[in-house]
Amino acid sequence: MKILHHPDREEIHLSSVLYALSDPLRLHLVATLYKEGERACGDIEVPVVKSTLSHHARTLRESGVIYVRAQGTQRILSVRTEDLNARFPGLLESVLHAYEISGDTSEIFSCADMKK
Amino acid sequence: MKILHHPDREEIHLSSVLYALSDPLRLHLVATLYKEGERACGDIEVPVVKSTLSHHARTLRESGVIYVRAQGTQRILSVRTEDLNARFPGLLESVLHAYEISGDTSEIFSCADMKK
DNA sequence: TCTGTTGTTCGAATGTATTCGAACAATAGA
DNA sequence: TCTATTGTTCGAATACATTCGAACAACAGA
Repeated sequence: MKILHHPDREEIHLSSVLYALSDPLRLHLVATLYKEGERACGDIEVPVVKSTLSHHARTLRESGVIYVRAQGTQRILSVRTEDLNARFPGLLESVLHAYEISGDTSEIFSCADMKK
Repeated sequence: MKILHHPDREEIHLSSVLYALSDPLRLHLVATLYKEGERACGDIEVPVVKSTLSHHARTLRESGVIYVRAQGTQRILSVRTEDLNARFPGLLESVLHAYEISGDTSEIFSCADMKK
């Protein structure tokens, strides 16, 4: 099993975190993990194929937002809540709260922005 | 003078705001405006030419992060603090606080990530 | 009206993101 | 060992971002 790189707490950069969270699908992913706890990739309902989901999970992992561990053939994803709160106090909470009240929580499942 | 479009408060989207703030130069810009109040483009020290600055200001304006008004030949930029706080309570403050304590505040002036 | 200042827009060059399907790898379980 | 499950990596297609310089537009002030 190949080792998955996770940045150390001090190596987590604000710009990278904001960028990682700026994609609606990734934000949905993080909100789901935050609310419902750790999850395997396959157990999260997203409107993309698995290779795309894997790509987004990688972006989130490399930015320091999520932790990924192997369990059999599965990859268990979880939010690095403690690390993020230590590095950027209040940030995660305010972003996810903003997400909940924003009304954009179903955005990724809509057809409004489909290709013409 | 051409009118500059600003999204209404309700039209401000979290993903767009996070994306706008995920660029180190734009984040520096917003932090400066937030700390020191409104500013003309030319009065902000940034390591890019004016056309690039104009592009970033546009990105911030269209995402709803800043307000731009004309004053003579100048464009006065300011953070839409009230609108952002109303739409996403605590978000702006936690992002800018995170920025201040992150140690990345001089990132955009460094040569570490110059082209090889 | 002429000139300098301040920004915007355009075009081009370069780089990066997003998405998919196909091929691959690792593991669990029969 | 064989097979099905789960996810990663690769290659290709497409789209978008970033940056610069040049040309342009709007305005202030002489």
